[in-house]
Amino acid sequence: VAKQTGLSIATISKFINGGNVIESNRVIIEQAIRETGFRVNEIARGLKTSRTMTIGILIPNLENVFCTSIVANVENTLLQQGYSSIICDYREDRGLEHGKLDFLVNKMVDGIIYMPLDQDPAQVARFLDGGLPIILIDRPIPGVACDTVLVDNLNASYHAVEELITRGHRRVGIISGPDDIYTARERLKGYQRVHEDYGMTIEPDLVARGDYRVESGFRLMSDFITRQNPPSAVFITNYEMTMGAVMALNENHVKVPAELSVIGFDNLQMARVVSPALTIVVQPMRQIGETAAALLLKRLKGDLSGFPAIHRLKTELVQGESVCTVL
Amino acid sequence: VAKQTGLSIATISKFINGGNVIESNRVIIEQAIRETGFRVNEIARGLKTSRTMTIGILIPNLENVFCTSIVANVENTLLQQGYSSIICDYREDRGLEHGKLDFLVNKMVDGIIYMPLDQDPAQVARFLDGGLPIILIDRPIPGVACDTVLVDNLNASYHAVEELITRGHRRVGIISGPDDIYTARERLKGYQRVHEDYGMTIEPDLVARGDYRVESGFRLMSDFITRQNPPSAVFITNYEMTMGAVMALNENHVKVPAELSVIGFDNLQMARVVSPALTIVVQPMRQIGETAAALLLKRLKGDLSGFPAIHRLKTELVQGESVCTVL
DNA sequence: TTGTAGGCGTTATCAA
DNA sequence: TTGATAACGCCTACAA
Repeated sequence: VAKQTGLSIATISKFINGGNVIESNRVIIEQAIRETGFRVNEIARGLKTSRTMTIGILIPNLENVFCTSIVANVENTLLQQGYSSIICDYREDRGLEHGKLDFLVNKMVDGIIYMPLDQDPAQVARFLDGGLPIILIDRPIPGVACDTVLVDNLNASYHAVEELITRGHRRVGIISGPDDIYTARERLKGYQRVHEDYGMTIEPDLVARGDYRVESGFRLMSDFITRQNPPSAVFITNYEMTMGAVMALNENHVKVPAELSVIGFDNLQMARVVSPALTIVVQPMRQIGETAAALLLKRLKGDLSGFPAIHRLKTELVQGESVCTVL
Repeated sequence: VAKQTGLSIATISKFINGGNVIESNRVIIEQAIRETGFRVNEIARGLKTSRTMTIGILIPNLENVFCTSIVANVENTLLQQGYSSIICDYREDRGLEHGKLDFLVNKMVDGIIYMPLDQDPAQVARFLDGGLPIILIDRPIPGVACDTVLVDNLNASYHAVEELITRGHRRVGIISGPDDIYTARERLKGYQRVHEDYGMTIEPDLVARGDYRVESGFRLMSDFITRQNPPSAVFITNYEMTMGAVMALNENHVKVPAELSVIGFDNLQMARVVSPALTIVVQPMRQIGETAAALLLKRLKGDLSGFPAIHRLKTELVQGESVCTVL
């Protein structure tokens, strides 16, 4: 390659990796590098060192702001330590999920930050056993010892519904998510527990099961508001469904909060775009990303203390004007 | 590696890559692969073949829905042809932009889909000359022959403003973007040209210069509506600023469209979440992604016909209820 | 400070 | 059909 300097390949390598060469050679080498447009082949380097200084990030869906926001923060932290990242999404497809996981491993990433859909412990275990650090985010995988960073979904939901109850609402609807997603189960549990704690019985009719997509939020909210005996408040348990629900409210000209109180989820900007501003549960995306990245960095350094670490972060209820007080 | 089968490494390699082996050996090999948990080292393979079956995608910002939506569609198309992708964002930072570009090249991707911020032709040229196919999206780089997929920004803007003019608006404000971004310049040109074509002079006061961020949309719209002589309509030229503008309208309780007509940009879902539904310019994200991917695939196959190809896609004006007719 | 030699996991060539 | 063997581009001793 850059051996047109007359020097040996080893010397060049040493120079590139910060070794000492005498001044005159330094000049020659630098010039030769410039002239030949030489660039180190990370591939070959990785092959030799078996460290690629690259970490993989695997998420269900790129078009999900919640995911990308976390990823952005993970990257920020990692970048400062000289790590690059390969971002992959699996389009919420279990087949692709495994494929992409393999892809990352085959690319010899040094570690993975992973928001799983599949709950099969074996999938993750086979890599963990191979010594590859994996940090799970947003959703745990029961049955496997793995570092995890998630949010206290149960209490997030609990406090949101509690807010509605203490404001006097007695019939609170919930638009919950699919049963096979951890966060959805936890958020539903929060709804149930707060009812218990306040000695209220749950009307099964008020528990609507969505699929975390915009359409289901739209459909289920439409359904709620067109009943002859609608709830006085509705809690929607993720961002996409919140959007759908708001669309339904708009199209049916429901006055919020006079006719219906609403608490949504996740996206602060969207909450302010809606009029009146939505009261929402916000997750600490930034903290999730940074915590996960820091934890991975720690593992990468060989520090296995506290393994498996489970970080459970707190959410916040951001007040808008979409909840009214019932006397 | 999997040589505990007693067979040679060459045979195994052949088998893995679809070569023929006799039935009995096939069984042995498959079992050994399973037992040892063997996986091909893509790194080493890439080193040898200099084809990684991986393409790089480089965008300014992961948290930008416009970007991720395109990326998702690129990926879909690529995936069907057996290509994987490495997604990188450079956080709208020129330094990082070059760094990530290098990163992708060093990872030996077979091609790159690239939404550039930097307009320096040399950056791209040095890779193009090296035979690496690059497809530019959303923004061209003048001065370099490179395949490009973009949108007809000028006419997108033209038609939006024309809609306002033909509905009787005579004083149309625009919240435009930063001068150093191609799409912003084009969109402003559209605004100017439609004024020319309709024989209207532009009031400099009505041309507000934003930076494509939420805050500037908020600030500039706030400014518009608190003037003593506000415009009767405002056109906002990207998604983030549209959100900011809507927030300003909400907080100031401006009645849309009675007091002010508004046309925004890009996000159909957001447009429906806002009440009344926003009239917006929507870009064909899906088509952009698919076109770019298809073009790259073509180059990857060695088909260089029509190089450099410039695809200029059409936008659509989606009617909401945020524009009123002035008599 | 510099050069030589060996090996990382694959694939490709060619002979067996 | 199979097996030796030589690359691929780089890094790490170790020797000069």
